[in-house]
Amino acid sequence: MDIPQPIISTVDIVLLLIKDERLCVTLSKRDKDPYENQEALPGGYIHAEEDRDCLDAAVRILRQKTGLLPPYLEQLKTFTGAARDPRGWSISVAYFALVDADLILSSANPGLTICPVDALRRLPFDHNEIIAAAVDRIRNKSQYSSLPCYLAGETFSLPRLQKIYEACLGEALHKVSFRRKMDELGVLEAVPGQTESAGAHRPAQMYRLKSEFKNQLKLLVRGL
Amino acid sequence: MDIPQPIISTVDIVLLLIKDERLCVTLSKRDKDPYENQEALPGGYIHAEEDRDCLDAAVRILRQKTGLLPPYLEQLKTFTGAARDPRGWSISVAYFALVDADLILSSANPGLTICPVDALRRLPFDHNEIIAAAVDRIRNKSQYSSLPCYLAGETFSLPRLQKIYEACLGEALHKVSFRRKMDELGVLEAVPGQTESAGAHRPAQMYRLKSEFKNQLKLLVRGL
DNA sequence: CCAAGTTAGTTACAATTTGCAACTAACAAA
DNA sequence: TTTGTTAGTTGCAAATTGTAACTAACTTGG
Repeated sequence: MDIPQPIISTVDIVLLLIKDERLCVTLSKRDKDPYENQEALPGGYIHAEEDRDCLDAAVRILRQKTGLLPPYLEQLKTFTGAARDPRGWSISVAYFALVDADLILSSANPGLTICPVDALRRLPFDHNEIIAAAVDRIRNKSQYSSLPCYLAGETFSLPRLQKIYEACLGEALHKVSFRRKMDELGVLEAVPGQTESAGAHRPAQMYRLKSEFKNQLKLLVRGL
Repeated sequence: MDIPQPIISTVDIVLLLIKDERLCVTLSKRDKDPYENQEALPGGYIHAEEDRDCLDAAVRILRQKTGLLPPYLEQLKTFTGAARDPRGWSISVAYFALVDADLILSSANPGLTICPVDALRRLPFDHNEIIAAAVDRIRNKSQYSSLPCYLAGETFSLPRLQKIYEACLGEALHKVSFRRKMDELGVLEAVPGQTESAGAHRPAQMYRLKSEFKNQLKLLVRGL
């Protein structure tokens, strides 16, 4: 009675970045059958012979489609069902990745598009829903963690980081509170001597993630 | 080149409850091949013909194995890979469910065991890891949400609810802070006239979830 | 070289939230 | 009616947060 059925198993990736102070998602032109040539989340089949697990598959697909390994990558949520893919009952394990925009723009990828998450048209499959889940996640985690730092480059000024947080949260933040919170999170360190001159005003001190947080998220949640 | 491979697709459920003021997980005796007769998370194959999606499968499996539909059920995380199941490369979409202990104990299920999450022996597959993810999640959400209310019954006193929160969090809470937080969350309402006499002392007021939160989690996260 | 304009960053303080101790309330049992 | 026990409240100190007003450091234009 309990016989496994063939189910399409894929991985999709929501690669977020900041462009023009807006939260954007990376779309890739589909090169195969369903929805060929349409823009969709970068994704692909799980290769049971090749991938040790889904994270492996996500890394492989990211490298294939974008040519980079983002500094932050975690599982987002799994989307399943008979209705989401015209090929039949499918499972898509969605991943959530953050990257500095400069990395992706510099490694000029032809098939890639960067689109603001609040200006998306209707995408194939349930990809709008997947992106919505990713936006939800970054909104939530931006409230109490240093996650958005992975959207900045190696070094960045606090005013720029604040703009990134504001893009993630979709609301303006108060300067003093923001800086206090960053200080208290304790994940940043000033880069000695390095400043950023961005116009006719005082230059900003540059910061970077402390090395122990380079590949790890520090969650600081307040007690009950 | 990109050919889908047959991958075993299953759903596993972490059904949590409070017994003797401890956070416990529901285990089910396996009736089939790998690890037959061993205790493991209740789970089963996804039935592509029958289940519309994984949540559907989770509900079906819950009904089959426990005979109930918990008041809280959400996707937890997906566990994948070649190493986790002796049958081969597998995907398990894990679900996270909460239930009042009285419900499960009263509907006396033969094949079920209730085991404290901090007293588990080595389980089949990667089920220890899945349970750890569930405990992480309830720990996290217990800090800022009313999630543990789903572990209480229809009505409950605040002292009992506090004990439930403490079991979830693994630490003692201060009475006044706890009650203030519950008040501020605004998800509870006193049941008029109803009190609980639990010994030679003042009886406690009974509360219940406001009806608008019966099947929904209210997340209250503090701003940056 | 100095004044004006602009953004970076700090300080000071009020408002709010939290942790904690000490209280009162309501029951059972002796 | 006194005692013990837990329920629930009150009041205040400590910590955190929001906000305005400040100083700092630069560029540009006279």
